[in-house]
Amino acid sequence: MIKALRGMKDIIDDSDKFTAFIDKATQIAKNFSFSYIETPLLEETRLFKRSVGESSDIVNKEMYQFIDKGGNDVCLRPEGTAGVVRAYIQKKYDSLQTPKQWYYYGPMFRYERPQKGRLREFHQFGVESFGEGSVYEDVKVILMASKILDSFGIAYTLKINSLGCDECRPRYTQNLVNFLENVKEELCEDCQRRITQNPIRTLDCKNEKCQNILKDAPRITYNLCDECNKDFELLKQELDKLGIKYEVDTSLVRGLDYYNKTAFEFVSDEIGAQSAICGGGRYDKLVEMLDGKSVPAVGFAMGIERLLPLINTQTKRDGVYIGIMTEDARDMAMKKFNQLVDTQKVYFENKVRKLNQHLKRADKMNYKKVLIAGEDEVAKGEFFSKEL
RNA sequence: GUGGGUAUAGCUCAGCUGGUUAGAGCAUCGGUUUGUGGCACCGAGGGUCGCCGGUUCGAAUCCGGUUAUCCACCCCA
Repeated sequence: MIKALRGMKDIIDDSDKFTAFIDKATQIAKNFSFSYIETPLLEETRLFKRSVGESSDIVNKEMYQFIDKGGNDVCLRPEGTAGVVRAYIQKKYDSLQTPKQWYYYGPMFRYERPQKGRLREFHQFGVESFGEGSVYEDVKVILMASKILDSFGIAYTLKINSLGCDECRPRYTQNLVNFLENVKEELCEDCQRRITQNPIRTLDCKNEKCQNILKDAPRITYNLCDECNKDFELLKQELDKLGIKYEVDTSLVRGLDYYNKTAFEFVSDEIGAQSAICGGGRYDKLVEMLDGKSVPAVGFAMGIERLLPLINTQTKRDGVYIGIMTEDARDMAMKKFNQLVDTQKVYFENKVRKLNQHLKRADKMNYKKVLIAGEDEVAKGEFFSKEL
């Protein structure tokens, strides 16, 4: 038997939830005046190396990378933002300084070891907003994410942080590295490695001993420049005004190199260790990093597979079941089916069955109404009809 | 990449210290009910016990290997 590749799953039992999510998220994004964008699944490898960052694990060891028949070094996209930014620049919107707001959804690929909530092929719904540098846009994007999650009654915690900008982040990182170097001997192996790889990651190390030492480590939010600090304060004020609850998490970092200033993450405590259901933030330098003009941007991405178990769908009776009890009734039933199917959900049972069998089936298949025809109905020209 | 767990029907799982024909519940289909569903009862179909090898008179059961899968770490949606 041929089975799906490791870490790749058919969306089959949850497909109703999946489409319901896409539909609802799409509707909300459109209400926020965002338009749809579809970009290729396959892109040049250097796009991801330059955007996501060569130091990141995603680029380092998780990319589906290969040489195509034309000799191009290509990758299945590991995330959605890079492709959208590439499209924005390719279309010259950066030169024109045209603001653009887009939403998208589709599969992403990361060659990782699968576990609960982590797949090699998974689906994201995301939005990107270009050309608006103010915190108010960050608020708008966070508001949208919260509305999408709220619409499905999903319980979450919103974590926010500021990663600083070109001015204050390097300064902070140096402070932190200095601190870490002093206590290096006492830290776990992972953290010792992180000092050079990704020092901010040490802050949320799960090792208890590290946590004790690191509770005194310098925090980014106390090391922001005036502008970043002002923006972060404004962000919190605006979220308060909208009644959006949040926690400031100074150890929150995004896994991709391109983020600055506002970073946020919606987490759930019901889906295992991989708890992030939506991650996002601001990436004001990314357009430039990909050879565009300087255009600020902010966005988020949701992991759809992680959301599905949090969506509870109550199956309601729906649609019409049409059945026949004699072959002579088929024409009459088919005619009815042809008529109804233009406006509503209809199921035509091809097999001739007895009345109680039809009713039993219609009930199990959750139809709301049955129309059944046998000898009597053909004679009268009327269906046996019943609401279930 | 690292560590641990698991592998028996479509699904969830029993199957003891090896013993003859491998079980249950749920699901599916049919019947009880020849024109009124859900409930109940009766019945049926459905298995290379992941795969390969070893021990043994005999292996789902013990041993080795292998593959898959799950969970966690790293990291991330």
